[in-house]
Amino acid sequence: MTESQNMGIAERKERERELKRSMMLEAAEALIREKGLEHLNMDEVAERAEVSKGSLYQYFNNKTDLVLGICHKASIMMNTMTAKVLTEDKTGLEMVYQIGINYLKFAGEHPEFYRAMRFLENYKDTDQAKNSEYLSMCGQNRQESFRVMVRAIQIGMQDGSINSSYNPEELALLLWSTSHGVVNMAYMHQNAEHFKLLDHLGIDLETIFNGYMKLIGQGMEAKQC
Amino acid sequence: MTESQNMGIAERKERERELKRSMMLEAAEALIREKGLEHLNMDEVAERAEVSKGSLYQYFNNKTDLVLGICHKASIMMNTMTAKVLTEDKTGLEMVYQIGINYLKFAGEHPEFYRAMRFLENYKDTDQAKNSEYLSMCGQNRQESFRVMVRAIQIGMQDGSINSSYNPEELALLLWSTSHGVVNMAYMHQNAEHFKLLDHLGIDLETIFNGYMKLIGQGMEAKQC
DNA sequence: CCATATTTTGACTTTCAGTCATTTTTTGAA
DNA sequence: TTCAAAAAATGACTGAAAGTCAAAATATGG
Repeated sequence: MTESQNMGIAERKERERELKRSMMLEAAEALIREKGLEHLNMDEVAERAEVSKGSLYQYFNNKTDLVLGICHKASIMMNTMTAKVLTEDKTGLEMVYQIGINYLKFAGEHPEFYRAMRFLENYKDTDQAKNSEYLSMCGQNRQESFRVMVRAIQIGMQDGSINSSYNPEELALLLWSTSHGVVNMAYMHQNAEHFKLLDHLGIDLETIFNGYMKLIGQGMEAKQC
Repeated sequence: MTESQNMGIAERKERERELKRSMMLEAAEALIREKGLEHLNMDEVAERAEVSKGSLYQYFNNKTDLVLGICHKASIMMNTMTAKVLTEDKTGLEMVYQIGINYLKFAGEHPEFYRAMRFLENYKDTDQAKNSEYLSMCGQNRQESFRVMVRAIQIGMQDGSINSSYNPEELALLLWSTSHGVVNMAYMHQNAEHFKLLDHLGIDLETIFNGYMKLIGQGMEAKQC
């Protein structure tokens, strides 16, 4: 057998491995969608993915790692969406707005991914998550999206749509955290009957987000006074 | 035995019951502080509280209910703090700021309570939480704090410190969610090594929050242009 | 076709939430 | 003080679900 044949097999195996991993993740995603993350259980994932439990554990360190695998997928999707905004013909401020709206829509359309991403926040470092490759990859992706946000702000400062008296990174951090807060609230209002602050106000997601952008937008805008 | 004696005993029993309940909660809080919520386990809570596991379950429906008990304590503390702000000699805008800072400090000083409160967000209604009295009491308290926020905004609109073109409730909702986002980010930066967006920026909590208030404050202020 | 390496399997172990029959303590009347 | 009934406390037990591992099945390469 030649070396190239060897390589071919190795590559095919790697492909097959990735495919199987991906099937397992999809099984878990479906179960989260159907029953909620809190009822996810490894036996069911195995059954749904049509593999044995043992196989599952050959592809993921543990349950947390599996969920982190979903986070990772989600973070890639988010990254792709976010990066694309930079290429659009928009002012920096509009880009910032678009990034936020995308995030909001993402959470609305893929609650299972959003849920998995939030799960990540609930684990201290000292945990099982520690040995997860996914964790660090998620971190990198988050970092990358954050840099895009910083970039959008810098563009805005150049084109005059954003007040350049701010430190771009600090501003990005604030936009990041406030928009996460808003999206989270929107998600909770949709998905958790308890936790509603305003039952009566028929809150539609985009309206809320527009309110948010209006509020925060004035603080960001270059002053015209 | 007279009826008043009967009442006395009933009252004493109730007091004792509350005391024991409170001891159990404190045991759980200590364990959360020491090992993190994710490692909380009922056998250890029982041991720490010097009662049997069975007793624990006589006071709390289940583990979730126990954590909700901590949430409830936390929500009372928050409520008290928040309500007090309204009595201070401040403009509405300053009150809003103070409420936010209080929340930030609360999360920093009582991570175990903050952690428990966030836990609450991670459970869908369909869960064990459903039969918990604590859940609805937490909801009421949250609602109450929210009303205080609305009130502060209304005061601000009266005294001219807050732009009265907003709907007070909508504005309160936005302040609520954005400040939660900021506090959460601050908490994560402090307590989770992963999840840092800005390692290099030596972020101090108050600075961040001041940045937030500056940003959002401009959108809230009555226009002077 | 066989020997070796890789992958899959599911029965087993462990951990922990939650239960419940039994024991202990408290109550209130005789 | 005594005793029966009620209330509370106990911890051994059950069940569910995470995680393991020796054995079986499959793939590889000579």
